[in-house]
This record gives sequence, structure tokens and C-alpha cells, in this order.
Amino acid sequence: MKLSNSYFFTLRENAKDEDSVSSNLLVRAGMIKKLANGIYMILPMGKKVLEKVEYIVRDEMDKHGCQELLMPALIPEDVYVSSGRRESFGSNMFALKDRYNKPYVLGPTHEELFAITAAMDGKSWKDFPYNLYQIQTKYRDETRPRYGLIRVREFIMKDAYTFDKDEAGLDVAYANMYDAYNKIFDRMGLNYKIVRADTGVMGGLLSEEYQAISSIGEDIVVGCEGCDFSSNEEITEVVDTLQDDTAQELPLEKIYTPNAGTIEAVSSFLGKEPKDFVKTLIYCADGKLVAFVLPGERELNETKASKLLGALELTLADAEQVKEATGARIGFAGPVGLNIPIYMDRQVAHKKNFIVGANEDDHHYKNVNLKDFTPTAVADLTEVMEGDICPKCGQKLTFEHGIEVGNLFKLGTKYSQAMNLLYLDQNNKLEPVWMGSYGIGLERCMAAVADQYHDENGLMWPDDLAPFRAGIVIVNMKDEQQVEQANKFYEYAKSQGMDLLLDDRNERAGVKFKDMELIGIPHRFTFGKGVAQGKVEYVLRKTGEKVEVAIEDLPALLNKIYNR
RNA sequence: CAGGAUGUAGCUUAGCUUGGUAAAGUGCUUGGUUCGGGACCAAGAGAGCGCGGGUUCGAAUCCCGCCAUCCUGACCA
Repeated sequence: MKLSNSYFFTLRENAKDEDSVSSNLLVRAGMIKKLANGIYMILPMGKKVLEKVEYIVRDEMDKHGCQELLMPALIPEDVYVSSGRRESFGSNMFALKDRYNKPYVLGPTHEELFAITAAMDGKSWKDFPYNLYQIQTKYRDETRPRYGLIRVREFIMKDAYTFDKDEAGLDVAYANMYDAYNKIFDRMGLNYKIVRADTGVMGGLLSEEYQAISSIGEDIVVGCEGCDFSSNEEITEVVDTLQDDTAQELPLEKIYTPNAGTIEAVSSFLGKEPKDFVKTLIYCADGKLVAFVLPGERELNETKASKLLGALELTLADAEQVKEATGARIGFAGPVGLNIPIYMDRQVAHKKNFIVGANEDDHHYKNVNLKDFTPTAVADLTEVMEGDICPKCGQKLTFEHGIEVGNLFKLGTKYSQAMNLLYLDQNNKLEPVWMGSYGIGLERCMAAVADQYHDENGLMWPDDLAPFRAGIVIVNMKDEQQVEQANKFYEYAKSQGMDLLLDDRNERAGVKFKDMELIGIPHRFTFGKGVAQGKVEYVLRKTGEKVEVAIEDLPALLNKIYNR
């Protein structure tokens, strides 16, 4: 591509509506532009990168025996009603009506449509297995879009779905996708970890996520110092290492704690530590008030809590609901005498003579013991934290931030049963189809790579993702020899099927170098004063390393760069 | 959804407290000098200050409403 005749611009300053280094670089490099909250334009230079991402994904999917098709994004609402997910997605779905007032949604993910597709063909056990995928736009009305392309409301996803006649078949299909994903993210050059995760709104038997390690990642990737354990923080088990407190149980006592409605306030008022407390959180689970009772030094893990309750929506109660449940204002809730279901973290069972709210303004109880209240259920309910140990080997856990770039779900028969996707087995008996679903966010991959590969001068794309693998800078546009030789080289490359970026703009050399670095072209050829002696300069973006190359050696070098 | 902040030229921002009809850098145009690391000089084009209303002789500046963007967030009871 010749820059002299292209839509292309770069910015010298950061955009005021971008919040991360990498999204600012993508904007400054003229690759993307925010149109509205969580909605982006992908400009020509960015589209090139996205195409490279797409190419890798499609290539590996095809190599792994998947068939591509294309589904609509505009979908009748009943499709999600019949699977029960209209409700579970709730306001995360964009919903609209047509002119006849019939309800539609913009698809956030496509398990249902693929199940319908499968039902059109998969009637016999002989039809399995197969694997369908698409690269298509998804719509999700996220609460808070963030970090450029990382969390957006409209994005392109590669979603694949496998169909098998039994669980063993699903295991094979899943392993195949696992292999494809490893190859895909390796080819993108991403530094990633594979973690166990919550199955969430997708449901099913197993979920694993590919997490690109990054400080702006919204997920916490838990690893282990001693073994290969890795897991998303939201489902990581808190290993119960507390010893039973052997103290004598003391008599229950109500104490006056004026205006001390937080653990910090009460602990400083009483000269105690958070671990001497047991805190009680009032939540609203699908409209019902419930209480969670936890060690004072720990946080509630809402994923574990929702799962225990089987709740679709779990929100912290507001002041009014707290008053309704406890009779007191926020800050004085406790399990003693509380008339709503109480769910207790299992570590609380080791404690004795602890402090809790008294369900009365400005009062707490001390010397509370297990005999003083009755939990509805006891479970692991808290977030893992620094210092916790590995559930697998007992060594110390590690914590990193990750961007979820891909995921694998072993769905089992959840959707096929809901959508009546059945086949006849060898005994002429109807059986549900076993499904898996597998997603990759394409823009998110692009953003994650940008995040992992940049320096103070701009982006540093790996060869396979760069908008152009190599670029040519003509230093002096008035030097006919430079212009002629550069164009000759450019045309030669083109004839070999290699599209280089030719900067033939009437700009000073410095501007061209800066732009080439900002957009992250990995290999640069500088046609400057050396051309008179038949030489050009070859520069590597990654290291800044410069080498003089004779013009006649360029074709060989080009072949090397393009792995030919 | 809640709370906070912001909205002025393509971009980044100043001006708003103390109302008088908009400024700078960058980008863009033209001419000249430069020419291997975001050049310099000169002359220009470009916004009527998010939208709507109000107060006032007069509003980017004050008041009300709306919209948008950004930040933070169920603060741990």
C-alpha cells in the first residue's frame, strides 16, 4: 500500500476518551476510533490487523476440521426465551421491536441458533460428530465498557459449536478445540494462561478460559508457586486451613458501639482485629433477602454465592432492605436472631467468641458462638486472597491480571434438552446431542497483543499480526534515485504477493520513521543516501537494530522475512 | 443503575471565579528556506463555545432541564 494515496493519519497526542496505554496507541496509530461508549470504528490500518487475527483463527479452525457458516445477528426473541436464557441475560441483551411490534434481540452468543441448525440435520447417530463455527458480530449491553477494545458492546467473535452423540465424543471434540486454541494464541504471540473458570450464563459441565496476562486485565488469574494449578479467581477454592479455636466459650454479651458500622470502625473502637469479627452481608437473591456470614478478614465471592443459591441475580441489599431484614441501619447486621436464610462460610466454624452486629442500631454482640444461630447451609463462600494455599499441592498461590481472549465450554446436553435437539441411536432410541461451545474475541485479541507488544515509541506487532510485515521509507522524495529504487522494490514485492507499506508521502524522514514505529511495522527498509551506493538500511522495530543491505540482496531478505 | 467530573477548531487544551461577543499548541493550506529522527519563517483557512430554555442591554462564562463522554462504585454492614 502506498501511503501517498491512502486514508491514513496518526495523532501526536493521546485521546481524551481512552483509558489505557494500548488503546491510546491504537487510536494514535489511526487504527481505531471510538464512536460511542463501547462502540468502535476499525479504520483501514486497524482492519489490516484484524484481518490477520481473523486469518489465523480461520486457518486453525479449518485445519481442525471445523465448518464455517454465518448466522444472523438479528434474532427473534423467542429463540432465547425457549432456552431460558432471555431471562438470564436480562438487560445485557440489546432488544428491539420490528414494525409489527414483534420482539427481536441482537445476538450476544449463538448456542440456540446452532442447536436449531443441528436439529435440521442431526437426526441419526451416524451424522456425528461435526463442528460448526462462524466469525460474526455480537452485541452485549455491558454495564461498563472499558479499556478500548477490551470490553465493548459490539464485537466480532469466532464462535464454534461441536455436536456429538455422547460424552466421550464431546471429550474428543473439546480436546481438538483445546489444541486449536493453543495454536491460535501461540501464533498470535500472546503470553497467556489457561484457567478453570465458572460456567456462568453458558452453563454446562466445564469451562476453561484463555487469559492473556496484562495489568489491565479484568480477571484475576490464580496460579501456584509449586505446581501447574491455574484457575480464575472467581471459582478458586479457599482451602480451609484454620484450626479450631480451643478457647472456652464465653457468655453472649451485647455491647454499645455508637456509629461504628464498619469492621474498621468497630475494631478500632474495641481494640480488636478484623479476624475477631464475623461479618454478615445482606443480599437480595432474585428478590429474596438472604444473609452471608463470613470471617471478618475475608470478602464474599459472589460467583460461589450465586451458585450455592442457584440465583440468577445477586445484589447487595440497599439500606431499606437491610432495615427490613435486620431492623437496623447498615453496619449492624448479625446472624443472631436473624429471620432470613443464613449462609455461612465454612471457615467461620472454627471460630469462637467472635463479634457480630446485634441487628440493632449502634450495638454489637461479643462472645458469639455457633450455638447462637443456625445457618441454612455451610459452604466455601469467600474470595481467595494473597497468602492462601493451592488446593492441589498446598504451596502458595500467585495472582495475575488477565484478559479473557478465548474460552471453551463443555455444555453437555443443557441446550439440546432445552431446545429438543435429539437424535436416534443404534437402538432406535431418542437421545440428546452433546454440545460444546468455543469462543474467541477478535478485537480483544488485537487489543491484548497491542497491550503486550509496545514500547514508548508505539506498537510492536509480531510479524503475523502486523498490518504490513514490512515497510519502506523513502527518505528524500526529491531524490529520483531513491524514489525509483524504492518503487521498483515495492513493485517487485507486490509481484511476489507481498504487500509492503510504502511511505512515499512528501514528509521529512523523521515523520516517516516516527509513524512507521507508531503503527508497529516490524521490518523497515530505508531508502536514503545509501541508494547512490546501491545500499538500503534494514531496521528491526523490536530491537532497533540496523543493517546495511545491498539492493540486489533484498529479494532474499524479503523471502526470509516472509518465511518463504 | 448510583455517585462524581467534564463537554470550547480535526486533535490536545486555555478562557468561566469577577458576563462585554473566543485564544494557544498541534494538524491543515500557500510561499520560501530546510531535508536521515515528529524542522524553521511568513501569510492563511478553520470553532461561536454539547443541545434546549431562562436571567441580562449583552452569556462560552450565571441559572434550569436534557444529552454525551470520562472516572469511581453496591465500601464489605
